Amino acid sequence: MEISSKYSPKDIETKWYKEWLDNNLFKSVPDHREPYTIVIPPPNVTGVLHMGHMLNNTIQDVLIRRARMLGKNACWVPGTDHASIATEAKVVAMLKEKGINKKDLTRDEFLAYAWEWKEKYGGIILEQLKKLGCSCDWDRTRFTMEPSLSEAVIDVFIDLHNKGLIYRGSRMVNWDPAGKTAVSDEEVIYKEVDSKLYYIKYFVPNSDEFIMVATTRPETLLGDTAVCANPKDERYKKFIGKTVIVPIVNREVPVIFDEYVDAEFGTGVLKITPAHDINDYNLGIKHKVASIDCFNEDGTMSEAAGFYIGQDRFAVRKQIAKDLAESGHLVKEEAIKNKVGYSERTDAVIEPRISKQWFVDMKKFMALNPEVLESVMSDDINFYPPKLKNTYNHWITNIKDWCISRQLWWGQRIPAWYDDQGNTVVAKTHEEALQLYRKMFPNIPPLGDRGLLLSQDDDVLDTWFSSWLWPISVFDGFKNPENDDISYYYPTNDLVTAPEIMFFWVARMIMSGYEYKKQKPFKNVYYTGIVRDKLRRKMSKSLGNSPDPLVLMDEYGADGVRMGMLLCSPAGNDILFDISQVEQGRNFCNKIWNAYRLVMSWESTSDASEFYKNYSAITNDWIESRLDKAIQEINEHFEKFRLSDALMTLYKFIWDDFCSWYLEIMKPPYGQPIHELALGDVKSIFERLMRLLHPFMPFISEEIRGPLTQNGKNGAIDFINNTSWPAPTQSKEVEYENAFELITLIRNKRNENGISPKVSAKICVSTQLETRYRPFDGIIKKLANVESIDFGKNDKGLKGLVGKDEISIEFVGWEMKAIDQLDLQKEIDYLQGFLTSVEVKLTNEKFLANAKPDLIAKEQQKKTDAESKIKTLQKQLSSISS
RNA sequence: GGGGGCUUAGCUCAGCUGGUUCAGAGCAUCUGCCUUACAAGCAGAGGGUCACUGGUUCGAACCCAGUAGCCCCCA
Repeated sequence: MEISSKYSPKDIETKWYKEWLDNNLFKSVPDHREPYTIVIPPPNVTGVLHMGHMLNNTIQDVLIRRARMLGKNACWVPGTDHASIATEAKVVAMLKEKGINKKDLTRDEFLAYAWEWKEKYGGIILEQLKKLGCSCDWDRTRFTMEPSLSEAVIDVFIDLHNKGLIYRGSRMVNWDPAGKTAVSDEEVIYKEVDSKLYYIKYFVPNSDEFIMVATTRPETLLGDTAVCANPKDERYKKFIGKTVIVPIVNREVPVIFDEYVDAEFGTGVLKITPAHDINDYNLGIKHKVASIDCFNEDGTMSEAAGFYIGQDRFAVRKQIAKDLAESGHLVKEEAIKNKVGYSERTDAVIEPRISKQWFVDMKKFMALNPEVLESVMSDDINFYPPKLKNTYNHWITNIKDWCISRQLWWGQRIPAWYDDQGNTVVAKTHEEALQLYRKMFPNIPPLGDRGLLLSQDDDVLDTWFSSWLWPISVFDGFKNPENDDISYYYPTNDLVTAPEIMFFWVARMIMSGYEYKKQKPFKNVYYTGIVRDKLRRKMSKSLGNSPDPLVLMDEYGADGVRMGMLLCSPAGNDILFDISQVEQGRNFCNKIWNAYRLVMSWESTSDASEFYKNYSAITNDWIESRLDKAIQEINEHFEKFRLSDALMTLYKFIWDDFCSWYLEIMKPPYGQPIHELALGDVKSIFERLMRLLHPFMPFISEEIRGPLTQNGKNGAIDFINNTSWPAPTQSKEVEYENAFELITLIRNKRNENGISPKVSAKICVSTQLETRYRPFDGIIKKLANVESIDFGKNDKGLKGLVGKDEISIEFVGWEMKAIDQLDLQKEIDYLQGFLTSVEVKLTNEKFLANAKPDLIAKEQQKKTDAESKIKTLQKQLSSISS
């Protein structure tokens, strides 16, 4: 059989994914087994796969595949998120290209376009996840805006409203002038930018006296309704009770005083624009000054501003500076750095704005659901890494009300209904709203008589107001709270997500879980870190520093990319993506592939060779016991969610123990067959390794494992997915270390002295325990090119130590030139130092008094060992120098 | 401004309740090899005042305090 020496993943991956789907391997229905559930963090429906998804979903797939092999009924629910702002922005942009303006469309027309868009592009990201090998139960694919999930959202809104947990109020919100919507605090990103501080004179009426104000936002001056200084600030005491004139608009406003003002910053005087700054807003309320909203919803100047009407806020900033300079009001401009909030979705500068919005009263909510905090703090819900508990705690204890309305069309429309007098009812349909309205407002004449119907709120709900229900709604837990799925799969097991959405999503799912299921939504939260480039910059489309995942998988194989993502990604740490890690993954695939080629190339025989008779049993015991240890270690890593460590343990086992040692021992001489039982042993080990590898690298492991198992039952494929996770075999321990060290020693001496591996060696071992070597002598001969092994004293050849045993190595036909006297002396010095440190400990009475007895015994042992080693080395040294 | 975290080999990270000379891994580096599974490889090697200062202890990378630098979150 001719197999290529280079592994080519492409066809193999496509082939197996199709087989897996055709055989319904990822399907899950409730049964008697223990459930193991993961709900996917739903990617944006119009999104494309980025490196963060790759990391996140690889981890989920590793967990779910292993759970399946552990005999659990593993269910990974996929789906997508309707992502109000992002999707609406994309649809608006698409329409713009077609020459259609959103303003010219009715709500229904716009939504028709949006749905069309969703149908066209909505599945792309899920298809990409299949390329990565994700073993989701695709029949369960959900969408946050599909009818039943939307219904759940509306029902929850109504329910919370009825419980008094939702209210509508005028608040200062973060306004996104590009998206023309309010966004939550969590969606604002603060960036440090270079700004200018403008120094502007506000004159006292009919006087040359003025107050100087420093501001970074001169354009908001049109909405100024006061200026404010610190009452302790001596410089401004003379202005108590006075007024000043706001330039340009020539409005007379009071000078007020408040401790809030920092006398050190700028001139120590703040202009107060209650409509456009949260602090000014609070001061405005406190000092009862008026509020003038000088912006339109798109960030242009409003009628109320009185000047520059319709011009953009940033253009006005420049213009107003110019105009103020001309009129002599602008004294100077100063460069400063300040923090400015940007919209996460549109990257527009956020404009604080007062508007009517719907809120969830979080203080009340938390009072009703204290478990939201307790469950995490008491490790009922585990965070990996646990240090993020602190962040969670801090946020929850300082929680703010959640603004849930968005001025968009794409999303669940808020089920609130208004009459023409501002009376509000909350109900699912217009019909129900009318009924409720008549009940609530019996004294208002029937609407019909006034020729009016109730009108529904124009806004939709925040996307997170649907995703916070995800672990329940994907199992239809709202409509049918007792259905088989929700009873079986909820609470889910693990949630894998990024720390940046801890507040957006994780915390809120915990909230909805306790509110609606009286239970936590998941047991473990694994926070992945953010994928960054080597310069620690976040990978993003706009920076162009992110490789295209599909291209990567094409070049390196999905398995290689998966390994690249998993290497070096402990929970909670950012991963610094480097292509070399993916290369390492690809190289690993190739290594495995070649081991496979080797094993498959062996002809087998029933004739037992001498080597087989003498060494197969001990080799088998050795590799089995090593594998036991590796499996235990891997399992421990999994329990602690240390996936990269688990993979690394397996990587080292396959590469070093299996390939470099085991296969080299078992390899028959060129052209000769291997004993059939030995071949069986090799395949058995190899097969288990492929099972262990499967969660990490599902494709190559599946490809290779099949042919390694002879029991392909009547052509039916025996998928790894349906096999079990290998368990330790309780194999016999073998004392192999000395023999293996001896091999390394011989290779080392060859290397040091520039002797070709083809030159054979004769060695002589001086030991009290020949049994440490004898069972391995054929193996030693094979791996270190040794032609004879004797036991006893020998003065000839190069000297070395294995443990306390003295080794003499003669290379056949090689003249020993220099004596490694210096090396010997170096080693003696080292051991002498070591001995001294141990002796210091052992003569320290306090150590003897305080340390545990077994520790003292260990130190004793170290002492005697070191002493005897030194003796041996000194003897060698003297024999050389004599 | 408030809160949290980090600082261990060139890079990325381990180091579990303090106890194998001041310590490990992978990658990278160096040396020698195309030895018929694999050069995407083989056999070896080198490399660290565990940020700094002080304290607790018989004993500190690990515990405590301070200093410096970096990062994240919130305002």
